[in-house]
Amino acid sequence: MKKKDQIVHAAAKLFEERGYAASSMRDVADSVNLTVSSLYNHIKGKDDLLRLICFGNAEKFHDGITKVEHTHQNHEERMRAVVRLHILMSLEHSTTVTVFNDEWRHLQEPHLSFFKELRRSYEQRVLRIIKEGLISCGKEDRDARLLMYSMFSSINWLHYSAFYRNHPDREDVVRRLETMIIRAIIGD
Amino acid sequence: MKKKDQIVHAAAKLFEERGYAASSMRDVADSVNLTVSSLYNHIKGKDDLLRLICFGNAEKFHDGITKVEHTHQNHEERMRAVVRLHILMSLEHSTTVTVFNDEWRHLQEPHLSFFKELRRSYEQRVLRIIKEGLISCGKEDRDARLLMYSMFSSINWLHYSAFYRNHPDREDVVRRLETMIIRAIIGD
DNA sequence: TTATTAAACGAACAGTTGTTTGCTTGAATC
DNA sequence: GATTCAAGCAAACAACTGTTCGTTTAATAA
Repeated sequence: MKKKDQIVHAAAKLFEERGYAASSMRDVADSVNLTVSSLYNHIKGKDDLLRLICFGNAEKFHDGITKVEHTHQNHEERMRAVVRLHILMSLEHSTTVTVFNDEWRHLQEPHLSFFKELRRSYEQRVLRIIKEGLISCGKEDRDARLLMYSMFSSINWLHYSAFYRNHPDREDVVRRLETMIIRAIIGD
Repeated sequence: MKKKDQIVHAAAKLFEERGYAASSMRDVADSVNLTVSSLYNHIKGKDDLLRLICFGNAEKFHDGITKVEHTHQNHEERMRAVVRLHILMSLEHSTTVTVFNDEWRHLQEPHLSFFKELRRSYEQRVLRIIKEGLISCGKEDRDARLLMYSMFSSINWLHYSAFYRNHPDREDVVRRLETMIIRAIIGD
């Protein structure tokens, strides 16, 4: 792995554990066995680290939902795929997703505004999929936006529970969580 | 309102917006029109502010669940009451609950350990209520712990959405959210 | 009136913050 | 062998951090 990626990865770990503001560049340097000044041969600054983490994740979500839109025609299937996308992202990119979720507000302008805009357009796409899913199940009276936000955040606890994050049967956890969320959306 | 409470409240607002580590005592002082040094006539220090906020909320949750345990005999009703407790806490104490949720890790020892212990015992009580609720609905095969964590965090997004936080018909939002969560737990 | 006390303040403290500078090293390229 | 250049370092920077100190003010109690 390239040095820059090592630094970004170490920073992500720190930001996850202590938060962005409580992590110093000296902490980052220590965790890759460098001095502070050496870091600046690889990255532009502290905000650069956060930017790389946040937008790296935004891209993954973007690619994920684009793939979902292209591979599934059936509306209910498509909805299941979005839920599954979020669960798998949370499990497979646990560290960066946590930073992405909790620390994006420390981004500096103009990146902060751009990030919010990306998120907004992403939410629109998910909202559309959920609305179409609800209609095809005859549940169009339900509040799609409320269901979407609940879906997003009902997955977030995964990062914090070592019990489930390191569960021996990961596929079983994914299945149970997916079933529960789909039940919350279109169940009776 | 007493000056100390004003300071704690202002601190909570700042911690909510920027996070604990990114809020300075000078920021707190400014928002109550005092100088930094004057703050120390009312509170012990920065960690004292966080401690007051976090444990103040812990007490509210404790009192809430104690009341639930005493007023409801029916297991399903009791479960509904717990869900409702969390929704109402999130709406009525939005600011402090956010700090409570996101910033507790910055507590210092021995308060940090005590806080974790409080949370653990609280989770045990909720877990018991959910397990009994599942049994009385004939759904004891479901993962009560997974449902509990999802319930907790599926409410957290409320803080972030101005749309729902300031919704004209608050009781309607509570009802929809409650219905959805109960459906996730015992629905088909 | 005098004494007491809570509550405000400016100034300073020692430590930490992100970042820059100038310098050294060692390997690759000519 | 000479040159180039990425990658490391120590030292310093100005700004900011939480907190303490001694002092002043204003109101209350004696």
